[in-house]
Amino acid sequence: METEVGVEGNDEAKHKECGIRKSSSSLSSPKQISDPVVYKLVRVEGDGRLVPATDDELVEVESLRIDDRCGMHVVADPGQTVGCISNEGSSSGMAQLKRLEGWSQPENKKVDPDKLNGRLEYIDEMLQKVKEEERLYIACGSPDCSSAYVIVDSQCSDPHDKLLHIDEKLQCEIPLQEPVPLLAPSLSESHLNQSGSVGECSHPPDELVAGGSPSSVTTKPDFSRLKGEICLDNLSIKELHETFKATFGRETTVKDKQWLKRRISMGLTNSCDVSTTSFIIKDNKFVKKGNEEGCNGMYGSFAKDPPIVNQKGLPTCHVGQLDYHKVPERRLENHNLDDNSGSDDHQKEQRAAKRVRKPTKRYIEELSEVESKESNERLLNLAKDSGHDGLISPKSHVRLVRNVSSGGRTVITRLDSLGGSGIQVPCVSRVRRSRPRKNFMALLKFNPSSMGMAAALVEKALDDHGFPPDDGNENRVLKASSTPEHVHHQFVGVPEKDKQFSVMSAVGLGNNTDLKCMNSNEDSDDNAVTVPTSKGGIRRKHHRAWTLSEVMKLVEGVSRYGAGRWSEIKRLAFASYSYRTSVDLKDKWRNLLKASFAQTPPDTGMNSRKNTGAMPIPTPILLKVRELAEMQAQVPPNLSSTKVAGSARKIDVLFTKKHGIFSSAERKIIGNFIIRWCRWKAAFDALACVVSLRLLISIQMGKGMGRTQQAASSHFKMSEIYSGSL
DNA sequence: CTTAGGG
DNA sequence: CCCTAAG
Repeated sequence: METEVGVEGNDEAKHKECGIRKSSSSLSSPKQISDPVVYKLVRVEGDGRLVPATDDELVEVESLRIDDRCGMHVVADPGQTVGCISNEGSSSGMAQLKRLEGWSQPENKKVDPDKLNGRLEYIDEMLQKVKEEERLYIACGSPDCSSAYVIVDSQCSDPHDKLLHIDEKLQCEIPLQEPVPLLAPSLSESHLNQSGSVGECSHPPDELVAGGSPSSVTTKPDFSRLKGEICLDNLSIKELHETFKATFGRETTVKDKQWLKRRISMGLTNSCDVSTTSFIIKDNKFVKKGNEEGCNGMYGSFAKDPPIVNQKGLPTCHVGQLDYHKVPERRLENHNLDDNSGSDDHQKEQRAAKRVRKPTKRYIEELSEVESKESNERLLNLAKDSGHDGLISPKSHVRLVRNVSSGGRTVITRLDSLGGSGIQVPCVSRVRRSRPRKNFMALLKFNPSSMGMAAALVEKALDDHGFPPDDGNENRVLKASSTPEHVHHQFVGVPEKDKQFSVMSAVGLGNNTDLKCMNSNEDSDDNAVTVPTSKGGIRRKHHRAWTLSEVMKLVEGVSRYGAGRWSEIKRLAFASYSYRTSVDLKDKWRNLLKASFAQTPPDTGMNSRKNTGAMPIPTPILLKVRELAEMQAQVPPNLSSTKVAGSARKIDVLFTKKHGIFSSAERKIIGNFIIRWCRWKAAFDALACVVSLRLLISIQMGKGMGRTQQAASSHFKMSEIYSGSL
């Protein structure tokens, strides 16, 4: 039989419609080969007309059937793998065409090399165009056009215009003309059929043959063997695997024949639910096997499956036009249930096939981050309108499904149409990430506009009367407020941005280090600056600059109660600073220690640098800190060591040849001295030890003391020596 | 809970 | 400032 790919076709009328000049097949080589594929080379005239590209209009190719065994797969899933088609098709297509050159030359001896080269160039160009077209199709999201039209387009001067033109044609053509070889799935089916070597299937409609896709060009579509039926039933597991791969572009390990058939069917019908394990393509329509009703038959068969509902609205025969996104979630869910009998692998495959994946934690968080504001507002609305059936703005595309409080976190799951799957995407509402806000009223102080009038008044009264601003402050305010809920709502309603803003201004104001001012600002723990943590998370930093008076209080507290008694100092000296925890005091003291010991050279480096940011700590205070620290023997170990090391280094420098202050002769003397001194010191230490031990022994033995012993006893309390406390 | 210490 | 181990 003869299969022509390209513009040659049996259905002349159709090709005329497509604006393709029909060329006579009589120009085929007289030498009829068993299975020739005839290429007709055309070029595009300025007016878009197609004319023979070369004098020798066609090239015959024999036995391109190799490709059957080469495993050229045509991928059916239009949205996903058209690019794949073009790649495979084109590259190996070129290979084919080049082989074709070598092959055809002996056949067409008259062809001169130049012409042949030119032709090949043209083919190359054509293939490029095909690629381009396919990209276009992908971009346009119109996978419902057949490759046949693609290749036709590729021969047009302006691909895009032509594309549209043909698309239009296609649309009006479909209802008029039953045999439309335009369904991408059908084409791929053909390939599937051939690669699956299902020769048993019935005869292909001629119209199908007319279609030439880039892949057809290269894979030698053996349409003759396509009988117009897709008989997945007849395929072996291996073949089904092949088919699966061709359909979805990936491998599968599933051994379940039923499942494979179902998956393939679904893939070929654009992920529609196909419960049939066998269907046929009859007159280029999907028809359930044994059903001659055409499209209706197919849809009818689908309709037998309870979950399927929306097929009837689709343009008949336009299987490829099924819109993923319009597919009701219900159906997909149901499908899931249907196939639950399968293995884990099945589920995996299913999920992948639907291209739906459970969102990652990070995705959820980021999504929530973006929508948190929105969600909070919506939540508020929900709460407010809870009596009115929770009216949600119709604009809202997210449907809150439930709202669970788990571990202090508000977890909202929303129904998101993620790939139309109806998967519930948890939406973490980040109400508060760090420790619970101790006093949200403080916030209101910085945001008078959002503070209830009553609260404001109470606040002012409290301030004016000099109430000690202690921990109970906010409670009083709340109690005094006649409408606490109202206040609360207003607080929650403050958008995060505003909060931040007010906080910022508050920080600016609070920089004035007056203690009274601090007191009035106290309890605002919302000097919140988010800082990235090493783990990539974000935490809120409750930073509050230490004021001088606080530092002084701390120093005083340490001197009075001792370092380490932080809770005591907190309780007694910082009773009015609710925002300073004992840990804060401890941390601050640690910093003070560091500063005090680091400040050996005053007025340099450290100090000036400190001026830029926080308030510089006056030297007297630092001296006091140092004094206290030395008194309490708390020299920061790391600091002391580094300090000693630094000093040693400085001293070393004095002895160096280059920067030192000694001549080489002096250095020699010094060196000798140091060596001797060290020896001497060691000797002295040993002697002292001996003397001490001697003394101890004589005392212990109650013997009379010599002169050394007497001298020693005048310096030491014998009881102490004896008791070992020295 | 408090303290100490690392980060 | 945050976190956590240890008492």
